Amino acid sequence: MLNMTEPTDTQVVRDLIDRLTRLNAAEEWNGPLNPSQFSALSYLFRANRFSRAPSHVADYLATTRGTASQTLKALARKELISETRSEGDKRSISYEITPEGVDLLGSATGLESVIAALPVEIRSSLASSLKALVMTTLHQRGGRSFGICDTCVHHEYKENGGYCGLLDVSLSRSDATKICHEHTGRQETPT
Amino acid sequence: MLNMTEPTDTQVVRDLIDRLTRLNAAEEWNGPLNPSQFSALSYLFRANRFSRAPSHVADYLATTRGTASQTLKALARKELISETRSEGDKRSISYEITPEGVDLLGSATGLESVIAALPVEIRSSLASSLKALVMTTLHQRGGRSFGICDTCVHHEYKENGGYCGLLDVSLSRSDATKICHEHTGRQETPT
DNA sequence: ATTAATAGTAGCGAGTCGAAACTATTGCAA
DNA sequence: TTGCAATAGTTTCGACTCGCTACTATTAAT
Repeated sequence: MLNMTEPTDTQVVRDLIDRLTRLNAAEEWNGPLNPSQFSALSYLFRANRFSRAPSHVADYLATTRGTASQTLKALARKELISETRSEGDKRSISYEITPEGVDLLGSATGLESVIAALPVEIRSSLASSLKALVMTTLHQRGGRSFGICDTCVHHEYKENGGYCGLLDVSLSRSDATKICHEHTGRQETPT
Repeated sequence: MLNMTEPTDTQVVRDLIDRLTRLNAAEEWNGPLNPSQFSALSYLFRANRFSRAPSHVADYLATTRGTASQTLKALARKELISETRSEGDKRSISYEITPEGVDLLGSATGLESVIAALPVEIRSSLASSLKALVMTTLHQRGGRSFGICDTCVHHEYKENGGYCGLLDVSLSRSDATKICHEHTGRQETPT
């Protein structure tokens, strides 16, 4: 039911998120990458070596494998990522971000500088509210959380790094501090 | 400067906004309208009669007149909005949302229900934080705020509605409670 | 009466979007 | 072991967005 005269806080928040996104997207469009390419590149930078396949990117970006494939090919054409065929399963592919790709991510976006200008406590409360929003949405559509590897139920700290009990492999510090598509949160039902 | 091991709150907030948007967009894509069309339709519903031209939509959505024109034509083809040539300035056009368009907006989106599920105080703090983010971004790129008509410096309350000192016209209650492209906030420099 | 500004549109090329059809592998079971 | 199903990734399609440039019509300014 739409209220004509007094928009609810819910609608206001919805509209603000929408508008903020459009403003940010408009800024990204007059950079070297479009918003999708930028998101994919950023994900690849933050994902560990088990999580850089087209299907993982598709899952994270909430799109299809077909679309993700296109976006990744475009990034590869621009030499920002490179394709590596897996030696185990010959069907799968892993993308690696190139130094050029890392450089491109280095410069802070406009949105980042605006967020950085917020007071610390506002920023951290914003982070937790948005996290709740993302988690609930994810739960509704049955998507994976894609959390940081070493906060996962399957992760164990070892002498020289970590170990993943699910994939049964040792983890470098670099992989353990990055996003993993298999991530499962620790306290699942805190309530 | 990118920190490899510990992402800052700023980056976290940036990524969460990005992800939330992608999740929401993915949901909108398997509805009858794509995200841009949905945003344009929603704007048209909330804008007063002085603010429904293609150029206003373009400005609000942070895109170009060309793109906005295309989006509006697509909505008109679907009979969700109707085009009215102005009798004054023969160059300008005003779009009006049809009953079918209003119906379509009536059903709450997934994002809206997730926001609605948040505790009240979180929701209102989220509204004010996001508002600050939007306002700062808008200020940086020199865009208009597009606020509600009767909160504008040019608005005066009258017996049977309102009056706009800038355009020198009487305002119905309906127009005065909607978004205006000429909106100028009251306390401009509160600091 | 020119000239300049403004409102809106058309067309271009790159790219996204979902969907469906299509390889090439890999896994499983009879 | 043969046969089939599941999986990983790609390609193509049509509709659309995006910035951009070029264009028409109208209105304003000199």
